[in-house]
Amino acid sequence: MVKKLSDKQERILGFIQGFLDEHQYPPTVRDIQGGCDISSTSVVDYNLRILQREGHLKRQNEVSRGIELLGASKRSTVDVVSIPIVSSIAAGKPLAVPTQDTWNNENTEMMDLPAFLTKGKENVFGVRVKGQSMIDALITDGDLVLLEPVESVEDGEMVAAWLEDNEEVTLKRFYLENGNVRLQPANPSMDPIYVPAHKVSIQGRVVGVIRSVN
Amino acid sequence: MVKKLSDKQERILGFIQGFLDEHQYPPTVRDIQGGCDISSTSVVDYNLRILQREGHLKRQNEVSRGIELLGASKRSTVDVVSIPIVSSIAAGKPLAVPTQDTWNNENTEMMDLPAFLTKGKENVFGVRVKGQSMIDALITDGDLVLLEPVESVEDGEMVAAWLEDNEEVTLKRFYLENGNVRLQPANPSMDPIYVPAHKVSIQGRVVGVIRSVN
DNA sequence: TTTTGGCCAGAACATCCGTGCGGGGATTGG
DNA sequence: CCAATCCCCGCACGGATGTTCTGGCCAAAA
Repeated sequence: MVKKLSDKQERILGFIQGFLDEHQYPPTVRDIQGGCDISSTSVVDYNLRILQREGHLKRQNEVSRGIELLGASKRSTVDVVSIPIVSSIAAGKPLAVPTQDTWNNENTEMMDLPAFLTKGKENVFGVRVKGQSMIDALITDGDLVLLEPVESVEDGEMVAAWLEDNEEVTLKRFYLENGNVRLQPANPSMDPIYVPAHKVSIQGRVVGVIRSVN
Repeated sequence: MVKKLSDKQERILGFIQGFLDEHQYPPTVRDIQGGCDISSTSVVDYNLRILQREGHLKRQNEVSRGIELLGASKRSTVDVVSIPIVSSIAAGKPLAVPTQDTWNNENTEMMDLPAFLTKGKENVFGVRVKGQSMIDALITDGDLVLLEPVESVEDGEMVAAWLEDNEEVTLKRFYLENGNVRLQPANPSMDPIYVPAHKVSIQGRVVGVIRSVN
């Protein structure tokens, strides 16, 4: 059913995708012409008709930029949020909590998530977990933990805590009990640990966890 | 800093949003004129300039439909996939694996996820987990498990398995060992269970897990 | 009252841009 | 070799569209 597209048609389709990605609106016939090194607008028109016939796009007649892509390349209406992914949790080091720079830095790995996962929070960042050290928080190797920077925490909240003495970051539920901090594993069958408050620094509140299984 | 928008400007902004949603391309000045009951294109132009100055959109000069929305109303470039959410895992019952109907049924709860989470799989569905019965799979109350229906499974894959004798669904790694099935918990500190192959039915392959922490 | 500034209608303009027309070259089937 | 077909090219018509200019209305300031 689906005929093989010519090289030129592939190129046109790709160009439209890219153009749509860069700008907010579809290209004109002449944009495509220039972008794909075609020497006449009628060639573009010709191939556009074919692409339409084959169901790869829809055209609005006589309407400038009246091109809609169909199928796999359809546009999503979901609100998405871009979050930076910081270097993985490593034993012996606190998290590299992202600064304002991190957001604008080209080198920072970013990831787009549906807004409902971050609950609309502003500064959520992600930490890729390496190793099994978080297994008592029901988090395993390869998981992505979503953290929100916080000034203070409430009792019972799941936090990323830096333990000064152990030199490690751990994810636990936080409870303040007369000067001491009780850190309760998410796994109810495991025991809490108690640490003096000044030996703990909170690096973020856990907003969510994403695991992608191979 | 952000000035209050006039009633008309709100309406224009809303109309552009709607137009962009319905078609794939931005409206022309005259589309806006008609859609917002404005009697002159110059009025539209005038207000668009203001909206641009206030940072609500960007205009491309001399380019038809050269309007991009900015800020909160920004586009989402992520491919999203809609998956149905089936009733939670309950003790004593197999999963209600969705049929073709489920997808088209109005009553089915659906959820939009970024495509990379489902790795482009076609028929992924989600199961909301109730209770702690999956704790050995590092999955806890409230987690959303993404499953892909499969005909057969390979050794080592994480699957949702219905155990006939125990009358329960469990998530484990699957290994076939001369007629018996070894189900290995994700938590390496826990022991596997062994079941005769004919007492196990595979309900799906685990693709991912999403946890949203309160 | 006069002036100023915000807002707008209508029309004139200047481009932008889709489309149709005539024709050319390559390939295929006969 | 001829005819048909596919694919391409240059060109230019005319509708689609952004821009601008002129002038009018009105409320607040002077």
